[in-house]
Amino acid sequence: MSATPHKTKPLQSVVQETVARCREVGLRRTKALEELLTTLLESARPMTLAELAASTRLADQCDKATVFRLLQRLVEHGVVRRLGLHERAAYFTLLVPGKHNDYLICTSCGTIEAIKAPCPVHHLEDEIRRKTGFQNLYHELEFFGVCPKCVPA
Amino acid sequence: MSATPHKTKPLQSVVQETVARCREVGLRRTKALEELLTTLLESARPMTLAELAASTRLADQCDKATVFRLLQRLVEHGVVRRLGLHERAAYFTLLVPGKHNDYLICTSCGTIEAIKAPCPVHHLEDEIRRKTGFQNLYHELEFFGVCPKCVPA
DNA sequence: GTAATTGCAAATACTTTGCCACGTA
DNA sequence: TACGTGGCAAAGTATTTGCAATTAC
Repeated sequence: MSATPHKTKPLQSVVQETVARCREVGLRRTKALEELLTTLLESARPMTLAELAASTRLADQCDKATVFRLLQRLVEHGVVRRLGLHERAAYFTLLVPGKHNDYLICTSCGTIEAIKAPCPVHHLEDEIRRKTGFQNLYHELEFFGVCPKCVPA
Repeated sequence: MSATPHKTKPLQSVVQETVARCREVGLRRTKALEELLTTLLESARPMTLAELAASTRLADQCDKATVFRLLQRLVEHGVVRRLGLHERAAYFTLLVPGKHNDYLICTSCGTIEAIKAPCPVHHLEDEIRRKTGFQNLYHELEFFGVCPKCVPA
């Protein structure tokens, strides 16, 4: 339709699609919602509540409590996922249909990067779903270690 | 040597082996150390600091801060691993050489159980180690879902 | 004897809630 | 107008630390 790069959908269109998903489950279209979704989508990695609340798009936009409650609603409706990632603070990531990420985390400097390799867990996940009867099954896979930069010479 | 069940090593001997490992890295043999290791070993699943401090073996034995610092030292020396497991509180599990566990967790009732199936991630882990140069690499794999008991009829 | 370990109390860190004002539908 | 949202401030929960007393080696 338009001059979009052929590999990636333009950011704004994904944001609007996601807003639409939110509207369908009964959430209202607010400035804070759009900014939050955009911020999450722009980020290559999961972010903490503190990071989100302090980010450019949200800092003057709204209170930390607002971001918290917004995230809460989004998690509840399956638009955002809350991750552990070993830190004291929780991390949040946008669930874009068809996109799945596992992470590689440096236990020394805390850097988080998404792993590109295909996730080898889906088969086991199907098996568990079948054998245990768990519903809404999903997994979280993280690799921890000390990255080259942090390894002492 | 003695009348040990042939499948599983007797608990006390594993505890003593672990205490020995601790001694080697410079930790002192204290009552709290032995009780903590025994408690972790007896538990089929990871435990939180609060659970550990309140457990039968430790409740009257020592302060929560002591358990905390003990766990801290054990993690530092690779005897215990700290896990995220999606809750607000951190979970701890004893690292017994040759034993590895992934977990299946009910997001509704919080039940945690170890998965028996062989972990399908080791190959990817080796690949990451090779390609990225990360040191001390390990992974954490958890499945989340709603267990049959918690699924509304 | 000396350094590691412990208890108790106090300080942090991050999350969560109450209550009333406000904006979207 | 009505109900979902937002701001501000206060309360909660889990973790972490200071310091003097104790214990293992």
